[in-house]
Amino acid sequence: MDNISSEERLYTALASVPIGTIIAYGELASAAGLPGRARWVGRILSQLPSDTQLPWHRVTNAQRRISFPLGSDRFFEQSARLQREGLQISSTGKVSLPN
DNA sequence: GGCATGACGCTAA
DNA sequence: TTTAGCGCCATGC
Repeated sequence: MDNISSEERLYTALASVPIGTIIAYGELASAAGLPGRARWVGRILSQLPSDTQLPWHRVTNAQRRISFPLGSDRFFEQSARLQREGLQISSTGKVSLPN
């Protein structure tokens, strides 16, 4: 399965995302060499172990919104991490730069 | 093989 | 800004 090499590219691209920056699923997919496979990226991230070192919290959808239901544990965790990196989260879950 | 589901994306209204 | 519809692909039943 050549998907494995693509996964490695995905992990590399994700690890290369600077602090205080967010990237969309589609962008990550393109960076991994699989343009248009945003759902594939989401599926991979959903299977990441809890002890991962990857900045999965810097990944949002194309609308710069956290792709978790408001009020869910995952939503709070991601928003907390992003805020810790200097980003601002609106009440609707949209991520914006403080700049 | 068919159908439903999901950490998605885009366009239209 | 939100909702709805359609397209897309991987998985599981």
